[in-house]
Amino acid sequence: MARSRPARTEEDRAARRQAILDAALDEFSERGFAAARLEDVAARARVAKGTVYLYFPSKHVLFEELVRTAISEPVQKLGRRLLAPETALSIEEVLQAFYRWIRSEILDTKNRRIVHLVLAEGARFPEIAAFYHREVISRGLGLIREIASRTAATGAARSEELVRFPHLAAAPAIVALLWTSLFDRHEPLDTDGLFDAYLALLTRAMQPDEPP
Amino acid sequence: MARSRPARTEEDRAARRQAILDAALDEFSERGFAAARLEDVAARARVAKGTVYLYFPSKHVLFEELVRTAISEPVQKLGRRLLAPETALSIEEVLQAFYRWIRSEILDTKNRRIVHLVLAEGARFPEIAAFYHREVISRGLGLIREIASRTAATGAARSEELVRFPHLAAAPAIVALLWTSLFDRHEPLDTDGLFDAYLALLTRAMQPDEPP
Amino acid sequence: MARSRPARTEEDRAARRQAILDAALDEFSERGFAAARLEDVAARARVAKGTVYLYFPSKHVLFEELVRTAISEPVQKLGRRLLAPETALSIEEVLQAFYRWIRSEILDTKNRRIVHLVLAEGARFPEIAAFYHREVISRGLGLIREIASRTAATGAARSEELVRFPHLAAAPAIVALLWTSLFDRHEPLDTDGLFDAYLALLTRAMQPDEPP
Amino acid sequence: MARSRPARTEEDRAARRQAILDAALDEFSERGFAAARLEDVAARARVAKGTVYLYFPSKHVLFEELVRTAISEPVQKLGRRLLAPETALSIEEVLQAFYRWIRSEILDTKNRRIVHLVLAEGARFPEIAAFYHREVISRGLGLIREIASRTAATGAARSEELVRFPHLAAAPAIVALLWTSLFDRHEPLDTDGLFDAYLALLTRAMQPDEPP
DNA sequence: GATGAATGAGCATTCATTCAT
DNA sequence: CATGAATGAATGCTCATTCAT
Repeated sequence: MARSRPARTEEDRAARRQAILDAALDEFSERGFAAARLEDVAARARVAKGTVYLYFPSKHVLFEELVRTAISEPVQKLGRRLLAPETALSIEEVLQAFYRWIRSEILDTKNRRIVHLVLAEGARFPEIAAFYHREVISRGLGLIREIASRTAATGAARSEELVRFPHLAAAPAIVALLWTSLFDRHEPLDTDGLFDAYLALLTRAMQPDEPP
Repeated sequence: MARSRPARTEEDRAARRQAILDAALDEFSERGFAAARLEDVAARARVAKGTVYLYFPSKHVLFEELVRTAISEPVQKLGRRLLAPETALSIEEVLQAFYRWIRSEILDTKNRRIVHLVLAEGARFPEIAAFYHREVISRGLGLIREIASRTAATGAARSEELVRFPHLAAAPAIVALLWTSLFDRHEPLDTDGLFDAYLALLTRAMQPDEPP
Repeated sequence: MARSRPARTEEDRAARRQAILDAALDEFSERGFAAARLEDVAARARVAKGTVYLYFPSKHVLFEELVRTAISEPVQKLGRRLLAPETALSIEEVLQAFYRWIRSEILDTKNRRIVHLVLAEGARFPEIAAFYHREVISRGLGLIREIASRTAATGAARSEELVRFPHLAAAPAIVALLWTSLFDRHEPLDTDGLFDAYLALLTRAMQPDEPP
Repeated sequence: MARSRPARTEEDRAARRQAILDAALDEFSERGFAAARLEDVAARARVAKGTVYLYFPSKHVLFEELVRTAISEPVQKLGRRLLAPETALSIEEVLQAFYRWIRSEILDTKNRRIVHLVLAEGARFPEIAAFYHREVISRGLGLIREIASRTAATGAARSEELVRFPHLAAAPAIVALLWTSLFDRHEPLDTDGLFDAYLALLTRAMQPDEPP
């Protein structure tokens, strides 16, 4: 096989590193961590097996880096968008934006497979689970809780359950993600419909008590 | 090592088979399918490696039998309970019973790990996914939809979203299950509180429109 | 499975022993010694795996007994027939009888597979090879040599080569046997034609020099 | 263990491949296909177990390659020698050359063990048997038949039996080969004497009828 | 840096042999 | 005696990792 051009610049190295991460995502999500073969990762990234070890010290670390780096950026973007001080969105609007973001940044991208990997393998990768809890979950739930809290304070909506369990806002997203991976071939799921229906339920549920 | 007493009767065989399945559940859920070692399964079941093969022809089949048999029975029990004709439960009562069942039959038992295995490995075991969709998911969603449908018909509650997406009833259960496996050590989840909060939301959301 | 009737009489035991030997021949000649499974031998003999060990102490010994016992009897019969003092056969007649015997007692019976087993596995079973050399080969070659010798002495035929190399009389039989096992499906061999042709050659070759 | 120098060039690879084939021949002919251990092959070739799999995808294929490649070349050489148009050899001379070739290229080399492997295991390797029939046997018999045919046509010798059954020319070679493997330790065989005796017989048998 | 040949620990599976029933 | 469940050593094959080129 042709020998790849040595990656002399920082940019070259970053590009090659990314190629390996991309390939790794494909292989890990197709086969799972244990069954994925580093040789296949290398082949998919168009590098030699040994080259992978120039960028990642082990299969384990490669996996960790993969799930660690892929999600951080989208989550930060979301935070900036939803918490921007100038935006005075209602909680329904926030949730709608949240589901739209889930759809466009997670479900419809390779990030869906990253999240699925975390759900599937996280229990065996304590650092991954910790990282996800800290960087993604905590942060995401915090966002929801923050909005729900503000809303409840103004009396604009009965969002007290979401304050205590912001997880509930994420629940349909989890369902959509898992369904897509597991059952879509047997019974396709209308993800948007699901989100809309859930939003409709929440909206009615959060209706403030009518004034006398 | 001491030789196990030969399992001559049908009962003995069933017991040993079950011991192997139990051990397999432990190993598979601790390590995942690919990384689990049949030798460890055997050791945990207190039999020799070769004995496992007297009961299951391969690791693959052992895994499939494991997830296939463990869940069927509880699901059927649930169906009988919820659809018993004499019971005229409101949808809120049904959901409450459902969450209680989830709690006692899934979350608090080894079945939790079985379901997690399905979520984690199902994508690589098409037959498992198909089986689960057919025997567990379809059936479960059918139950919910049936109740929601009856309820909507009587006008007793606005359950039309649950008719279209009974998945939503299961969503918090999925969240609770995954959370338990992944993040409980970092931030314990009050599962009952979660279910209660969700029920409260649903109850308000399904409030029928007040008559004029 | 039904438990076989215990073999109480000597006859019973002999019959069961023979059933196992028959089954062993089938399995060993289909798969070779190493690849043959004792479990299959037992199944074919309609006994349990453990029963085989009541009759033969190991797979090795079973194989040795098999090839040891099967051939002895036919060879002794042949000897009695060919060397019967009253028969004053010419060497051509003896050879013809020999090939007929080869045909009917070896090539057309299960003995063919025994001999093939010896040819194939003998090198790894020194005792088998020794036994065969002593009981079958030596004896057979001795017979031929004896006849050839007598014949040469009378001047009835130029059989001196067969005296020194009685192996040559057996050569076409070996060829026929191997061909049947290996190449018959690709190009069937007319065994009788082969023997006849060889006999014709030998007959002409042994023609005594014409008297002046 | 010392790591073998990586075989980067085509030549290096061919050499290592050959080392493995040589080791495989040793192991297979000592133990038979089923009982030979790939680990021993590797050790004998001074490589690690895994290395064997870089050159041959399975034990089966290793065996097939072994018997496939070893014989072809000598057979082709023989064909070129015997059928060279300029050589106008008598059939006796051809047979003599043939036996000399058998001796120097088969019986006295590792090829003897290859042929014995084919005779022993061929029945379980249909492709091997087919290959041998096609490339070696058919071709060899064709050569003999061709010469015998030419000879018969000129009336120079009565070789009609060899035309119909060229197998007969090969018979003593088969006998010599098997004897060497099985019985030589008990009763050494004078292979050259055997061939000479056979040639003497054939020569007399093929004597053309004396003209009146 | 990049390569990919070499390594050998690791694991699923088989099967001769044992022995409790 | 007969059985066949149980055993565990043995072996083909894989693949993460190393390192000579």
